[in-house]
Amino acid sequence: MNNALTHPAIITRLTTVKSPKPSNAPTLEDVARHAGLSPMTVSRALNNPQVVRPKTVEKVMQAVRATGYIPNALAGGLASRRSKLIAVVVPQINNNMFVDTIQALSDELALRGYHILLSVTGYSEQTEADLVATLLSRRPDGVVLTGIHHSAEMKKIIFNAAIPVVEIWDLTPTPLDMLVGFSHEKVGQATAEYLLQEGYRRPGLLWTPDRRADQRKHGLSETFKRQGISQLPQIDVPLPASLALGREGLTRLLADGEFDVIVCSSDTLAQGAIMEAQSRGLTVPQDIAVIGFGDLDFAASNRPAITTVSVDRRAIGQRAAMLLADRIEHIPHEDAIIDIGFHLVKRQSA
Amino acid sequence: MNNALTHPAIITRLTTVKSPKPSNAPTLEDVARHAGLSPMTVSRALNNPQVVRPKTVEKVMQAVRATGYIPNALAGGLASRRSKLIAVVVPQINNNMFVDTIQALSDELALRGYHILLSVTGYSEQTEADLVATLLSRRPDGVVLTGIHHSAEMKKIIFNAAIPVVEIWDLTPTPLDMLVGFSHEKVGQATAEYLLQEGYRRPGLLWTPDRRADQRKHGLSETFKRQGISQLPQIDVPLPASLALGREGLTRLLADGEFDVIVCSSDTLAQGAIMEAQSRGLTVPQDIAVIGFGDLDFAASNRPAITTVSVDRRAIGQRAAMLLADRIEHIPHEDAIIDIGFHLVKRQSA
DNA sequence: TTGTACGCGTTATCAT
DNA sequence: ATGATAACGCGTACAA
Repeated sequence: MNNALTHPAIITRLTTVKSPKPSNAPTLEDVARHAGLSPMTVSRALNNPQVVRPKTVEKVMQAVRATGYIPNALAGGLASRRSKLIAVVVPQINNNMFVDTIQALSDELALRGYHILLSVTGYSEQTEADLVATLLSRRPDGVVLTGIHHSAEMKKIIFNAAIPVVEIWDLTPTPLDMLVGFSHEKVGQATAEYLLQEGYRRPGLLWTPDRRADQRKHGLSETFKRQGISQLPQIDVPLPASLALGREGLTRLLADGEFDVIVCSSDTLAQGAIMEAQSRGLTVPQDIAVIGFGDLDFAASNRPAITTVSVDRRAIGQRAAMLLADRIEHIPHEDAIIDIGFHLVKRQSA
Repeated sequence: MNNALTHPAIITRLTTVKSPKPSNAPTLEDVARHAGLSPMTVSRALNNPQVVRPKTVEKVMQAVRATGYIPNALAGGLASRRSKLIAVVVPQINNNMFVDTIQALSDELALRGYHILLSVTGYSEQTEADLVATLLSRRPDGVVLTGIHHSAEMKKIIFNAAIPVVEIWDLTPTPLDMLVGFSHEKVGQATAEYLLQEGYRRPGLLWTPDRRADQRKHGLSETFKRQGISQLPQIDVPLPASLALGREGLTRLLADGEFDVIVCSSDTLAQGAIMEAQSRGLTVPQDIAVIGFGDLDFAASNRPAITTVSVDRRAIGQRAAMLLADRIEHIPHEDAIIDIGFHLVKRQSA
């Protein structure tokens, strides 16, 4: 699609389109004429009413209603160098984990007059670089990136653009700029500690290949190793996780050995593993325990209820939105790095 | 929030922001200077390379790389009156039904150089009108709306904007403009016919309050009524549907009477109903059958697998994208109304 | 095939 | 408190 010759940000038109309509949409000038004012006063009345006489504002509002005026944000953004657009890049959206964060981000930003440009990478760093380059052509006021691993190319592009960035869903002392997330390493540790404390000694992993899941696994296996339990058997399933993959994964794990607990990289897989166990006549957690990650909405009401790690997904979006908007609007902020934390929710499955 | 005085499209700045940076981002002129060409030739080389001498194009590309040029779509859109932006309005995104459609829409449009502006209404028509007005300030080249019921105010706004519109997820002979969807009425009929044919005579409804679900219910109850079965008992649960609400809903239904099949307005509720039935020692479908809607990813691998109605959610997005992009680019198209259809998937739960 | 002049609709800045 | 003027960065239309 992208012209092979070009910069990733440049998309060559495939068809030559001509003839822009004369556009009869009313402009600021139409409103100004209608109100007997200058365009500049109308602009102020709309964007900065406190510096305009109330009576004038009222005149403007009437003219706006009369003309059906809708501001042109392209022109406004061009002139003011502020687009009121935030570019958001996530690996997936058919993954319930990110959707809540996006929704919260969008809600919070909408309150402050921002719109979101959403793009999906499919977990590829190269795709991310291309997407970001393309998105930057919209001149967003800020960028939200998922995770802390990015291609060098993308970092360069972002750096050159000199644009506020929030990385979400992960933690590092050295973010590109701002960050809202939590430690996946610690999630893994906490999970292992809980399982050890509950007496589990033969864990099996049902895992998906993404970097944050890998970090959780690292924390998990290091903690188990310290108790003399190493070489955790593991089955990998592709993204996106699904109930079906959970069932299939457990089947494959059980063919490999014996376990007292199955640690899943997501609640979705956990639900599938539980279902598969039950269909084999195994009782969860007595015969085999299962623990998930994410505390998705079904986790609490599953049968048995799924023990998992809860993360405030909406808070990630909210805090990220506030960090960005505040930075853009030059509102000072203490922490540019926010650890949103997590907590283990003990239910029935493990 | 929106200033009470204003048009919904107008969002008053809460803080006065000043000092636009001088912006050292390279412009077309910088690239032109670097390449020893006029800005216009550079513009053509990027947007319409076929009308530029290949050697010139190459010179331009080198200059683009050298300068790190990223086009300014705000300026481009303002000048060309084409923003390459599509506004998309959906009721929910934490609802798996719409996410696949959005993803497909986004993928298809990205291929053609468009970006998506996503907004969520939360099933409110007033919210939709406000959102659309705000979105139109971005001067999108097209709009995607979910459903066919809109406030008169919004229709007026859309009409005045004279912008291509695709309505999705529903069917009507009289769309605002273009349409990609299917008949919810017929889904209801097909569901009832299937259940009657399978011998079910005492259906109970587990339902959510949205207009498309209502249409399905209408088709369903009319068909049952023709067989002498009227007054279908019904329990309503709020949106968004969840496993928990499915369980709770079945509990309440069972307190109300006896049923041989529970018809759910979504697979999510169906999964919950099945789980609740099982936890009460009922066998599905022998003691009580359950049928869903949507064919979400877990439906096929649930235990028992959920009988449901499948809709090609990605196709809705793809076709909508093609309709819109073709219209925008003046590529002729036969049908402006596409019935994407559906099919009943017989599995185990009913 | 390439270049020139101008306008797209708005806001920053300075003046009144 | 309001207005005049000059950008903002690019594409259209026409000229060369």
